[in-house]
Amino acid sequence: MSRFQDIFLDIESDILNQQYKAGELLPSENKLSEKYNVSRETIRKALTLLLESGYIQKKQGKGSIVLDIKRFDFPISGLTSYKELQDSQNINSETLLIKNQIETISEQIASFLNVSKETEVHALIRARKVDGETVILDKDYLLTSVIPVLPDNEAKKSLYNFIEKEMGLIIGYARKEFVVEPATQEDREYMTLHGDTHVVVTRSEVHLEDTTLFQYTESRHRLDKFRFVEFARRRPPMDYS
Amino acid sequence: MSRFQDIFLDIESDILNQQYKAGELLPSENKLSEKYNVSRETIRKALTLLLESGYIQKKQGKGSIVLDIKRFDFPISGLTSYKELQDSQNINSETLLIKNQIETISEQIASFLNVSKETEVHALIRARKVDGETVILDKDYLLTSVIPVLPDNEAKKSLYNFIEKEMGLIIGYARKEFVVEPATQEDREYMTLHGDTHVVVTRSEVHLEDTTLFQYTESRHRLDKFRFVEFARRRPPMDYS
DNA sequence: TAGTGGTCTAGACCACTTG
DNA sequence: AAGTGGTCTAGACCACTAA
Repeated sequence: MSRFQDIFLDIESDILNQQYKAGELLPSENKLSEKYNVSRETIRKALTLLLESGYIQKKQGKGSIVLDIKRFDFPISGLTSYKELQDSQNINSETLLIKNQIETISEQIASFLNVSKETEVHALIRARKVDGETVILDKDYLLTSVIPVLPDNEAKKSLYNFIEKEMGLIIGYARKEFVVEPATQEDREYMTLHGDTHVVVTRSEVHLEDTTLFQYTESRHRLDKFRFVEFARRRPPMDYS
Repeated sequence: MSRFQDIFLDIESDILNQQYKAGELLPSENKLSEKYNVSRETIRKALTLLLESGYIQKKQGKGSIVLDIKRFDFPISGLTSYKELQDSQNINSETLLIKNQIETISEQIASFLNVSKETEVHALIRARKVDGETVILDKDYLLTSVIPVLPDNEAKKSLYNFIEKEMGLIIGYARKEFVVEPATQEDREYMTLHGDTHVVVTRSEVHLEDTTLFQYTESRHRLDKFRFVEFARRRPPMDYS
């Protein structure tokens, strides 16, 4: 772990523990570089991480202000998986493995991913049950060229844990899309919809660090169980002149 | 404008113009620092911006790979306003100003924003019409302590343009939430809902650069007209030990 | 082994805020 | 005027990739 990441984690925990309170200023960059015995640029890299995570706001000539973080936010953003969320939020829930078999990819998904439709994938369907009701249906397609085998018991637990810890692969980035669509026959079959006509659909195409595409995911949420929160910084509009 | 931002824009336009093609490597950081006559760290700051915008993926020992950007994505992310989106996407649309008056804030919003309910705001309602149908209803509340006057003709154009260009204020960051909720009486009154029972609601609390809260926004979208796209990089899950 | 990106330094100058 | 963050440098060493 690099020094600036350690410092980021250290300051983060100081903010979470209220050692540094919301509305107050952090020590100046010079003070922090003395405290941690590193150069100022290294401190600045740590502060950049805090800035991007929404912990602080910097102001030239003034200092770094600690922001008021609302802890109960639901950060789907930043590629965090369902299992990780569950662990961090203590949701009383259960996963049902409905399907886990090898198939060739469907026409529709092949065109979305821009790959040949002879591509072989693990096709996975999992239902997420909360308080006895199935409120999320996850459909995953993982390229067998990257993930040769996918045991049922791993699929039922955390996919990302299996991929990263067991397979040693490193996930890089994803493009995600959120839309609302009419519920399908399949949605009605597996989910507890109470007569809802629509579901929220999030589609992602996930790539490894070396840019290899390896997963397509469709996550279908019951309307009342979907919530997405993000922290956004202003970026000046593009100049389309 | 700082040097690294100039370089970011320059390389960005080279990627968009296909001078650097998707799948290829950018010149190395050393080459780029010669080309632009700056130090390597300055090049690295420019590349960090490209990385965060989803233009490139870096790999140690290898280089910086240009990613395949899909241009028709709809970047609500990053605090871009409706008017700016419209400009950049050529949507055939029109804005109706339904309300623009000064009020004291409602109980509900006061508690959401954590301010006193005697706070005075400009209460603003605007309908966004596309191809003759009202598909978005924007409700804005701007603190009069920050924005003393808000002319109708400015409200009808771009709020952000007025705030940034006319008032000289700098917008800093926002916390945004996306949920699906039952349509209200007001939604049915102003929007063309075709019998939909729900709408997508995005709520934001927007702060200035100096952390002053100045705006609360609720944007209500017809289900079939809502789409949100984001580019996300993997961040290891928090350690809640 | 040569070339790449990842990290870090010690110092410099600038722009901005506050007294 | 003193202190803050914003930018930039020239050089160093490390970890990784590919030939």
